[in-house]
Amino acid sequence: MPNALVIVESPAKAKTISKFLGDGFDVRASVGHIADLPSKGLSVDVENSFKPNYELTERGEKIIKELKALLKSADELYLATDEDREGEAIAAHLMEYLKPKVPVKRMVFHEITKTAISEALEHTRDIDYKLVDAAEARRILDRLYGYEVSPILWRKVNRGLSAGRVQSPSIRLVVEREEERMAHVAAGYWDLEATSATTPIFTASLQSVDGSRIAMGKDFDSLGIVKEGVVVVTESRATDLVSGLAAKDLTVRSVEDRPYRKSPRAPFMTSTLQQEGGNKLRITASEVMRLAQGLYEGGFITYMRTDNVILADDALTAVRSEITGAFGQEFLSSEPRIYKSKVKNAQEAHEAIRPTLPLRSPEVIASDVNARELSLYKIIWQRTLASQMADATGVTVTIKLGATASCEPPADCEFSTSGTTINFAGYRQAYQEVEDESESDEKEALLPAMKVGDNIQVDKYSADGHMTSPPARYTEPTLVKKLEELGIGRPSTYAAILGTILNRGYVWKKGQAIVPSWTAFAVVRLMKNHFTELVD
DNA sequence: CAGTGAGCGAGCTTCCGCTTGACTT
Repeated sequence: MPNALVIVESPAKAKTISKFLGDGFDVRASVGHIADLPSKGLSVDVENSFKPNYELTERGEKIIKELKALLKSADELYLATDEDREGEAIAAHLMEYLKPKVPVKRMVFHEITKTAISEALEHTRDIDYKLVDAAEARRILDRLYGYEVSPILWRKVNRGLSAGRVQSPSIRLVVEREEERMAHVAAGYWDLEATSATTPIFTASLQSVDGSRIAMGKDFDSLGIVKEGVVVVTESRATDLVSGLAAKDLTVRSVEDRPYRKSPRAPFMTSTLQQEGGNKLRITASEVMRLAQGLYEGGFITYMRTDNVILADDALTAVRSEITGAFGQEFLSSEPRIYKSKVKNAQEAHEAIRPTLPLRSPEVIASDVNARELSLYKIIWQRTLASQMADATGVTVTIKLGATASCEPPADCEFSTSGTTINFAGYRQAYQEVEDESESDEKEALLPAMKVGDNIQVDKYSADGHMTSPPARYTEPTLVKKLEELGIGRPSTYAAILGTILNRGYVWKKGQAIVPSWTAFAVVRLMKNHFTELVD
């Protein structure tokens, strides 16, 4: 019987793994980092090849004391912190402060299942000091940036301000979006819509006049200048066309059928869960994380701070059989779908955020969690199932119709309408995505049967004036998305970034929108002028 | 001599990423 001490990062994880390992293994948690640079002073010896002066944190001291005591009666030590940069550093720090006299093994696993754990137990390795160096270098750079630049802001702008590798580029994004909005010149344009007198009713919008495409919002640049080869319909032109078309039929000129097919999105990772929590449930990123933490500790979902979208093999099998049972064989994707993380510098120490095994539907756990946790669990459940389901398929029909407006001179007007009919819901049976504005053209609309040459009666033609609008301000979900794309921040910090820039008075929230303060403008300007590379 | 004020020095602010749990609103 072994008598081993196993150290992981999270207490909840320790509890689960303890069950798999059984007697002879004492599983404990480091509860995150145990050592850090003290907050007072730079604590980096700039003269001496940037040697960091790490110290045990207050909690680290307590933890090390406890672990040291346990180590006395152990004859083996397993360092089972996460297999990523920070996890490797935690393992190295544990070595340094525990100074174990017994054999030490580095053990890593990416899913918490019995087979994965016993596999990991048999394939231990040594600490990878290259990765440890990378983690310490990251820490040193962040300290140097933060503690050397912030004081400049105290002197030049305002006391208590801060700068950093993550927060400063974040502020820059918000400020630059605001500048685009201020520089934006609105342009006006009109469009025409025909409402049919058919059953079902449909609307068609004017596309071109005498063969020239008419301008829509997207044809204007930020200065209000319209693209070449596109004509802007003015108010008087629009009313002329409406009266010129009055009571005229439209003739069908073309009917085009295109197959429609859409695949589900990958299972959740931290950033996408925060985005969907914001979009679908209207809750903040930090609220999402609080709820997810509750679900994780209750054993309902896998780890919630991850940049990976992979499902463990047994989870994949379980999900696929759940789909067959709940929806039927035809809703299952023919091949297992394997997703890849698109995140820059993804570390992939954990798997995707998904319901734990054995799979339990939201109804089953409803009485074990509170209402808010349940609503988050529901979207995790649905998204996980959907990720292994079949494509949604259907047909998109695009119809062009024309008529001649009796103006002076007469003008040929071409209208267009389109509608998508979903024949097979596929993954949508389980999970409906929030529509991206950019894909709004695939709206589902019912059209009557039409063929080329048909005359379609029109109930009325109407003209509408529009102004181009500036790019939207960031919201919490869109900022998280942008930061992730740029590789700024980590799953454990996305939610905290907004807190930092709010607390420092760099931004404030106007409803969902994130608006920069004058301080933010001043600081971004100063940093762009003097520390260009630091805000890039 | 008491009260005032200029001048000086010391101490404070700050980073990011890994984990909870103890706070308040």
